[in-house]
Amino acid sequence: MPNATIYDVAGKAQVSLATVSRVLNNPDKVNEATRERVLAVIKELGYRPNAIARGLASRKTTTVGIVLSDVTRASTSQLLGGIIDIAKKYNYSIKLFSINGELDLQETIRTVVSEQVDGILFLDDELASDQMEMINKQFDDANIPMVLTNVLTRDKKIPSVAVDYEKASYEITKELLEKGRKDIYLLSTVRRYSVNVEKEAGYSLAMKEAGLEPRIFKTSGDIAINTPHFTEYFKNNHVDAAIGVRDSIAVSFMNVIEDLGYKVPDECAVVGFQNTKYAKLSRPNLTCVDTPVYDIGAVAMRLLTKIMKNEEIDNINIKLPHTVIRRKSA
Amino acid sequence: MPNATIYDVAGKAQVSLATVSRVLNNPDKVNEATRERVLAVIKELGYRPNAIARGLASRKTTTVGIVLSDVTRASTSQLLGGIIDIAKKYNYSIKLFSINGELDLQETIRTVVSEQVDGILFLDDELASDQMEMINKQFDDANIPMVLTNVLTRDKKIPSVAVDYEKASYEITKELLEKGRKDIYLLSTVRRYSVNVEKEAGYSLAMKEAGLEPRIFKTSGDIAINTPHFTEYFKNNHVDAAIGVRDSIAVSFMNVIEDLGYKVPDECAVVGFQNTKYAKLSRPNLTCVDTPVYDIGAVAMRLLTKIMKNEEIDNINIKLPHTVIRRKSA
DNA sequence: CTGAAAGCGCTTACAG
DNA sequence: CTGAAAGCGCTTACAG
Repeated sequence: MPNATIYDVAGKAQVSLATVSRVLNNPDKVNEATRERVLAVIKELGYRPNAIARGLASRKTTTVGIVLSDVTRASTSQLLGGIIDIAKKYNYSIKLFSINGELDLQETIRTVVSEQVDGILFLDDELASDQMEMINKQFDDANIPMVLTNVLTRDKKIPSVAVDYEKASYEITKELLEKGRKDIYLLSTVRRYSVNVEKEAGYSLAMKEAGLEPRIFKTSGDIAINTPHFTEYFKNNHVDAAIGVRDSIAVSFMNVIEDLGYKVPDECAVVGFQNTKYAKLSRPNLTCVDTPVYDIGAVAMRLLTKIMKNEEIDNINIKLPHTVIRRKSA
Repeated sequence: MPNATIYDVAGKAQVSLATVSRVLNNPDKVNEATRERVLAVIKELGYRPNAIARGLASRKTTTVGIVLSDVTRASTSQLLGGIIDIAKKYNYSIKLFSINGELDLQETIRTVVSEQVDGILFLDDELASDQMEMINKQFDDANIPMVLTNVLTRDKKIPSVAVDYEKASYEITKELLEKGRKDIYLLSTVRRYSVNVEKEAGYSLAMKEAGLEPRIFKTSGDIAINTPHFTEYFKNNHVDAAIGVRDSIAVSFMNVIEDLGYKVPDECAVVGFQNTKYAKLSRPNLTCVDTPVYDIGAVAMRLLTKIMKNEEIDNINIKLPHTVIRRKSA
């Protein structure tokens, strides 16, 4: 019998529906014999509570909303991997919401609220600080907790999980400087991702400390666009090291620079960020900052479960450690 | 005022809640003056119907369930990209369900049913035919339509969207044969993905037609595992062409074979599948079969909306065209 | 065109 | 420990 309801169970087990509900939600509040009788019927009928009805009655949907802008980015799918695994462990369902540009922001926020999720993992890192504040206020008004997942803001009152990208970027730049590199470029994105803004800050700081002018080259993540862009610029401008804000950008640059006659790493060192397959498959293998993106998703989801359950939390702004993977390109 | 309900709107607009509901769901059934008055109040209060309550009352959640096994695979995120865009266009929400191995299969299916989704996009392509049939039966019993998305089965009664991987694989093998290659390997996966089973079939057919023994080398998608695996085998076995069932496997193989002293493409041609960034970033650039994975997701979602709305459908088993992208590796 | 009422399948005080 | 009843916020025949 598909779709047995709580009435079917109650009838067959000779108890009221309140008791069936208790067996499911507060089993210790019901007498053991009754409980086992009910449990037997539940199993026999293959009963599963209707999640929607439960959500309406209890005002808890055990569902978290994931707000993102581009699911095809390598970092997004890694984040989702971590989120999904932990959500499953804690029996939360996952609902996906995508923002298509700024005009769609308000509409999406309102949709998320109307869908009655218990909590939100916010992964869209293309928003300005004032927009983030407004979003936070709206979810706060609707009483829905939110965790920024691999998204950086100044506002430390919003729970967040990320890597200290500024520090990571500072350190890797420093390392290149110490090896005597001077014409060091940061290859960043035209689109303003908050994670990349942090990388720009760390890089710039290290360069300035060394008395050098920061050189941030902004381009697209699309290879068909950044390849000619790199070629045009670097055929006339010297470079002896470059840091890509993403592995794929670093590899794309490395291919261009080799075609321009540079020897990597001797004449030009190249490093990336994230330690994706792009880094492992490139020739030469890419040295990069390994950022634990899967873990960021997992930890963020775990943090959100604690907040939703009103558990004690010592630190709402978690920074996960990064490491440098040294390969052949630097 | 956050969280206004339909009662608030009805009260303020001086109508019954039935009328408010109609304004939202059957606007033409209500008098224009009334409708505009209600609409004004809705806007003023920022009212949005509670999706859960609506779902319970109407027995339609306007939510589709996506069942997958590994969100971090490049093909999965591309599929999701297409799904998300079309779902948004048709105002469907998306719920994600992941299957962690066969033991978890039944549990996940039951969860999906209890969550009351209106339709299912099934992306897990690691299941055997009999398992697929059982799953289809269960969703059928629960009256939930399902579309197989980049998943292949023999059962043509289940709606599906994919590429004709067998044909694609047959053609690319044929092309290599015509160029005089003989020691052609298919680099496949140990894990039994249905899309790869098809590629194996097409490759084998072409080889047999040419009077050659098919050589299917099964390995892991993990570079750290397949690299030593390739090295060990191919240092003693000649190869003059290889087809990777994924771009990343093809690139990994290409790196190994070059380290073993082969010249690509002259001494060994290499081709891949999907036309991901891996193909575009590799040295030499990877020739590959471009499979429109994003489109598969989009078309599958569109097909599902038609089924959910009981629209007329001429073909429930859609095959999207593939193309060969010729680059430097073959 | 509009409203009163029942109902969707649960949970949760409240009594006992 | 258990049950009767109200209620979650909507939709949907049914009348009128």
